Amino acid sequence: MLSDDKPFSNVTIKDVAKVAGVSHATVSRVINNTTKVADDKRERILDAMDRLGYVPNMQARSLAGGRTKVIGLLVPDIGNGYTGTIIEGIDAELSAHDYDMMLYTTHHRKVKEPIYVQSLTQGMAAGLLLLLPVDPSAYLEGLRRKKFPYVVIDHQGFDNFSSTVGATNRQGVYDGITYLIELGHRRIGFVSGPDMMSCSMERLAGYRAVLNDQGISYDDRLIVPGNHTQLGGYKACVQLLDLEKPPSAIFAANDVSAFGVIDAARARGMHIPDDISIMGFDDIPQAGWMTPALTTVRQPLFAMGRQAAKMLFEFIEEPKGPMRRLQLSTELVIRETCARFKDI
Amino acid sequence: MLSDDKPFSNVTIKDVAKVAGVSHATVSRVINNTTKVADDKRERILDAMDRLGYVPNMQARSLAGGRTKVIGLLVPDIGNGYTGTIIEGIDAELSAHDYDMMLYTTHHRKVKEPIYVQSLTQGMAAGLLLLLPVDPSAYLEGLRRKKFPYVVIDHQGFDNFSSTVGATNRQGVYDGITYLIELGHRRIGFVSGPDMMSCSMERLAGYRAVLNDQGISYDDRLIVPGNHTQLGGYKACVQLLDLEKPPSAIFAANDVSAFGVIDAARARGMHIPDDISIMGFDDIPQAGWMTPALTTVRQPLFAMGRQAAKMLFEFIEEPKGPMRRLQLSTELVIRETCARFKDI
DNA sequence: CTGAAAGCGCTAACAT
DNA sequence: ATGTTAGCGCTTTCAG
Repeated sequence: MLSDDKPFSNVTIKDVAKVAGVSHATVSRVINNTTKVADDKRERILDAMDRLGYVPNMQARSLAGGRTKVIGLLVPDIGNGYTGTIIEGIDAELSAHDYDMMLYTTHHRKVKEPIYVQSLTQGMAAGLLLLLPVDPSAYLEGLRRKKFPYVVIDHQGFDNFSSTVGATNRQGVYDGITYLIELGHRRIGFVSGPDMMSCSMERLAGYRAVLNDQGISYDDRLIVPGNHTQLGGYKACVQLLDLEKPPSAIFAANDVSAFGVIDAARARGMHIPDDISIMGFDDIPQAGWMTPALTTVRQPLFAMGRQAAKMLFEFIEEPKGPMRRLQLSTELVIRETCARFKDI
Repeated sequence: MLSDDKPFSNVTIKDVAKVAGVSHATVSRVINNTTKVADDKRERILDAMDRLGYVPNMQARSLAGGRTKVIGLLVPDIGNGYTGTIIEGIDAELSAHDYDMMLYTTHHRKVKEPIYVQSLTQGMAAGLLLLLPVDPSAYLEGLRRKKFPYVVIDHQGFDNFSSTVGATNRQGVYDGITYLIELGHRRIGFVSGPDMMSCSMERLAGYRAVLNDQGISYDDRLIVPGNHTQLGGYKACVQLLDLEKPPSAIFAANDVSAFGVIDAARARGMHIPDDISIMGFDDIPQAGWMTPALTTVRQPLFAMGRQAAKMLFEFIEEPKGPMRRLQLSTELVIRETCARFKDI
């Protein structure tokens, strides 16, 4: 079963010790800088490490209870601009601290989450970054008891004890819909995100709030689920367009589903934005490059990743630090997919 | 799973052994399925693992010489669509095999490469995927001696002993330039990539070959370095446009630098593609979304990632398997940035 | 088949 | 200040 080719003569702390003529514990001391070591010995050790090309064994170190300089990152998927941009932000901060990243993709399978978290917290990682966790309540409790540093990104709803980084979802939608109303739209469709995601709820709340504040009658047939996917957006749009009184504008809870909405509208032969206005949420890179460019509510993805990592480092330094919740501001990015309402 | 067990009390193999009334070695046996174990014991062990919520400790396992189900991935950076798309492909294959990914970003610092590789090969990873390594010759030799499974992505030039996955760089450029020539262009600028990257060399070779084959005179002032960056592309374009006889079309060695070329041309008040034709290479997601959409040579990024992972798994299964070099076909994607040459 | 015992490379007491 | 000694959790002989 086990590879017969396994035995590689990796340089260990003991090899270094032998060459430097000291005990391996002393080598460990200079590596970790834990105790004073005589200058000449330190010198010899450093030299030996260099000559031998010593690279510490992460697993052994972590097993023995040392620091790892690795943070675990749990994401639902990758490749869509959303996750990618956040990872970029995280990576920027991590490399500034000389940390590395262990990436786990759950592919939205919720059963994987607790297992990965458990695995990561067994020593591999010094801290955890959870992006859009599906059902974190189960293991978060355990993390807190362990005082294991973690920060949740873009998911705020499940408890009041976790440090989180997110965006002003409610206000973002509020601003976006306000703009649509200013353009003269009154029947505005809303393609919602997954129910169990707190950001979905917040965005929907923003939609309701602004209609209410503006005294526009609320019609729940105008709210259809889109599940944050392109296909979901497509189907949602079809459903909306099939209404006896279809909306003149559609707000999609994220950019990806907005793309689906656009596809569906076009499939009906509609022209955007002349026949229908469409707005997204996120401002993933694609949003700006497509034609017509997507008007959307910008979520500062890179900054969110970076801030989350920054916050995590604070916890790693000071595990008993106070819980923090950071809400970064969204911003309406007006591009080309929304136009003034014109009655036909 | 019962909730009366305290979560996160780091259940070990010994705890399981105790509960099941066997030795921890036997537990290890059923975990790894390495020897026959009496059915009743196996039953009790499985049950205990489940009840206690046992999750194997990766570090310990790897230290002790076991399999890890992790592959290491070394990338120069992330966030640009190029790396992201390849990672996506890798991830797709990995999760099909139930493997996880340890991601290292070198941020183009070449000194990091050998250290990361060394670290990963010390047991953490079962195999290595190297994306665009800068200077792999040093450590590749060691990997091969250890028979450590690895696959290099998009870098073929450094030796003849490594398994690689790449694209038909030379042919891709050949096709692209041929198209430009068909459009009537005769003076075609070439914004090259980093000298030390083999794909740069291949792409440049394609450029030279087609000019030669078509009997078009070769002018080396038309070749300027762009370094695969947007800024590099910008500067290169400025340089090209400042020529006494500037080109009527510019081929950029990758899409990102093509973006810079476009920026620079526009800064000169030029209109694309009316005043100048521009072509890129890669077809990263942005290329299709921008306006005008970029005509480019498509490199099957997702497939490259996926195939590389697939190939890596073959090596993990069969470490002495033959070296393989896979060249995936590029494809000219005609969009909107190239037009027929018109003399003014 | 299965238990006992020996490490993997490292950190952290515990003695000096 | 530094060597000695225990493990961390696991895999893998080696005896039964």
